[in-house]
Amino acid sequence: MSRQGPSKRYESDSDSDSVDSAEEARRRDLQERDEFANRLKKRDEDRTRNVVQNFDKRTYEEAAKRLKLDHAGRDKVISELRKTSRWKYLEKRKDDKLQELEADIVDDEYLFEEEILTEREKKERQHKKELLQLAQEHEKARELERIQRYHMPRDLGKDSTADYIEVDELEKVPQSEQKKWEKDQMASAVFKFGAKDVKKTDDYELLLEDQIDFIQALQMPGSSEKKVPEISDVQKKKLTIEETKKSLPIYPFKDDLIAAVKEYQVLIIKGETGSGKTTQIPQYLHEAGFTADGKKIGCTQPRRVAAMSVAARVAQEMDVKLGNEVGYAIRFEDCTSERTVIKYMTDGTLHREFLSEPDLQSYSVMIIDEAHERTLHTDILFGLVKDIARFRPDLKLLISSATLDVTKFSEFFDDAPVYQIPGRRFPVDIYYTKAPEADYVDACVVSILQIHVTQPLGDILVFLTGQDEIETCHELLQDRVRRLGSKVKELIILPLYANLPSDMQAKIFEPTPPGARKVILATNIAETSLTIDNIIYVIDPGFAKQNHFNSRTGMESLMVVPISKASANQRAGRAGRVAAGKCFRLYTAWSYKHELEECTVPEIQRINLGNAVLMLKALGINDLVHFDFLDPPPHETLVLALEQLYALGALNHHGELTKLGRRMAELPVDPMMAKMVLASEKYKCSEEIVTIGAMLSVNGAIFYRPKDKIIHADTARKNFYHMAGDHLSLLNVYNQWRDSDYSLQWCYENFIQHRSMKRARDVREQLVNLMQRVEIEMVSGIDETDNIRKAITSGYFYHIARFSKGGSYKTVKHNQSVTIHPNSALFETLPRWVLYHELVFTTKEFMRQVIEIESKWLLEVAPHYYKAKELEDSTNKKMPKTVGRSKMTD
DNA sequence: CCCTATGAT
Repeated sequence: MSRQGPSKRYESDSDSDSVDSAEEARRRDLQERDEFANRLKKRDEDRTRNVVQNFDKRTYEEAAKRLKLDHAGRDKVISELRKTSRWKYLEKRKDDKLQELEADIVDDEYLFEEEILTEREKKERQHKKELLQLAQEHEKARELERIQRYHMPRDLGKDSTADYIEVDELEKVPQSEQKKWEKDQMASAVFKFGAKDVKKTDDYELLLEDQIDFIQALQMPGSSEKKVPEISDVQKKKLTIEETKKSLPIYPFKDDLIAAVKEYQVLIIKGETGSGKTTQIPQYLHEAGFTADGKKIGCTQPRRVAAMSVAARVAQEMDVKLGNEVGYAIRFEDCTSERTVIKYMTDGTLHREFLSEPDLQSYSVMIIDEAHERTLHTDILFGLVKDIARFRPDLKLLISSATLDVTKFSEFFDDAPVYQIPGRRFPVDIYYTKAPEADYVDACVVSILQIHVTQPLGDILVFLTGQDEIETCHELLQDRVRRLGSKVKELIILPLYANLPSDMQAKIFEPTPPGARKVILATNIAETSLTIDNIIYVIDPGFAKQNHFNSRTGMESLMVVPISKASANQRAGRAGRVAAGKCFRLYTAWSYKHELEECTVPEIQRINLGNAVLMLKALGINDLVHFDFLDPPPHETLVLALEQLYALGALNHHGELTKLGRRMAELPVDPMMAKMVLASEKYKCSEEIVTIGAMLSVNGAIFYRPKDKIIHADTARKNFYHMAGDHLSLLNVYNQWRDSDYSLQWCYENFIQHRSMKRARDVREQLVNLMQRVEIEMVSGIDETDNIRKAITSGYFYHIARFSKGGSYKTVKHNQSVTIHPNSALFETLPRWVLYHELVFTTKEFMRQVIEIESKWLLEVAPHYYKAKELEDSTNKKMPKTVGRSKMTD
């Protein structure tokens, strides 16, 4: 890492370069860019040629035949298809992903010779190849419709069971009693619902004819209790605070832990949830005198609610007022004072604090909690904090994680010692399906009913991928329950996803009426963010939606992907919080063992890093390529981020931060949006632009579209449309809401999400405050929209597309085919030049949030980036087709 | 004609 000492970081300002050298550098830079563009283009052509040449003819014919059949079938059963389209959609996603992977490998090999690769990169390449091969074999096997490929765990001997037991090393210690218990469990290995213990009625027969066979392959043992208590036993008697503190698993380790912190500078804490580490460790250290010299103990959390509730709990335990000795800081809310010695905060908040206090001088201890979640912010914090520890030997670091993978953290922090703390969890039996399930939504419905009919009371938690899937599942389930009538106990079905209005979310916390059972159909939100009590059964189909950023095309795609083993175990653990539970995995044991990745790919390797790079630059870290990342992001992503920052004027040609860049870094938004906001002053429309920025920040969760009122919701949305484009529609929405005095009722009437609007209002207020700090005047009052659109263009001139033909557009930068999203106000207008806020791949390449612009604005706003020649209108004059290819060919 | 998981500054 090339960084000067903390005191010097803000001194190097490089805006004072002479004009000559700047000109020279720009010329050189342009030349380099052209060369790079040519190389990319040549590579694309080569790739196309290779694919055509290398394609085995027979395979091609088979594939063509298969595709044709598929199309024919599609035509025949369009109505039927709607029901099964979900499934096909998943298939398509998988195909796309395979192709992407293949392209990645070809790219990689073309661009980088084997010799120049580091060991890690070589390994990565090898890994990708293996992955591709595995995926292709999987496809072949599916073609043959053979299930033999899936090995059943029936032949598991005593020795091989160990492979299937997912416990961490600490818990693997041989315990004869435990072993015996497991053996008993294995004896009744094949677990079939409704076989004996339930008297079948006709209705049950109807219900159970398509039942699923589950196999119990393993048990995830609990960590303290050996006896399995009844649910009623779990209602704990009231304990005093002191008694509760002493009953926590961490308590016996108190003195030992303090001694370890005193001895070592960095300590990795491995502890299961429920050990009490988050609430207790800061208190122990406080008592041990780590706050004596007026310094604080900091503790980061990945989520706002966690930071708030933990702080509240600790304040209560220490019998102080929240905000005094114990406080928390999250965005929009700083609940700390000068007296605060224990401070909880979100990782993003600490990240931002680095800008004003780059050496964490006011802290004596920093605890990074939930490190295994590997959020973008914790990943960056690792690098920063490791660096600081070097020149601040008095600063203690605690990295706390729950995974098996603590060795990785330990190695990263120069072989820091690992301290283990036991957790408290009840055992969970894990069941796998005998054969893979094709339609997991249907399989979920069947499993839910099987549990409901045959298993003792206790609520069920089902993990699905999205709102749409949850709604389908809800309908199916309701239908089938209705058919069963009063012959089964009451089943309360509750959906749960982040975009669900809060009052409906709150329903999951209402106690289940006696004799009834709750089923919660949830997205990933229930995996980490929300914990629901009384869950005894978990159904896990093994999928989740994940965002991927492709730096080659600058496009994001949201894909349904198989979850990782770590994630699967996290889900299973949700069943063992209050009593022994059961987890039903809708995939085979073989799949679990061989097909799931060990851990989820960390966020830092999957997303656009524009914001993060700007922030690191603002901290004075210039050499990002050699920044000490725990897992480095793809090189291309870093390069793209740097390139964009340069084009925006945030970096000079040395890659150093400019004055503009420093102001941009002050704003908690993406670089392009920061530029837009800063440019608004010049165009006398900062009030409007700040509103638009705030609305764009809430991520498209403005319009509420319940399935049963889609038509109403859509017409309501169209009332806000503005001819000039979607950014102005959003402005309309916000201003009308403001004129209604921020009314909740108004939101209901117009199918607007009140929660998102409140958030937009918070973001807006924060931006307005920061504008004053960077000395930008808030101005407004123009009626026409040209200025607003010009201000937007000065931030987003990277995101321009021109109309080509057949309703399709070509991006100016990559010459890529894209279309306007059907939810856009411009979907039917099709202007010649458009600016888009984001590019997403769902079923096609879509531009979301689009406005119409005039090409001459680009010359006005970004003369360094666009030349008049490439903006000539090919539609008016007779020009050869290649004109559309812009500078790539010239 | 769309099919937005989850966090956070």
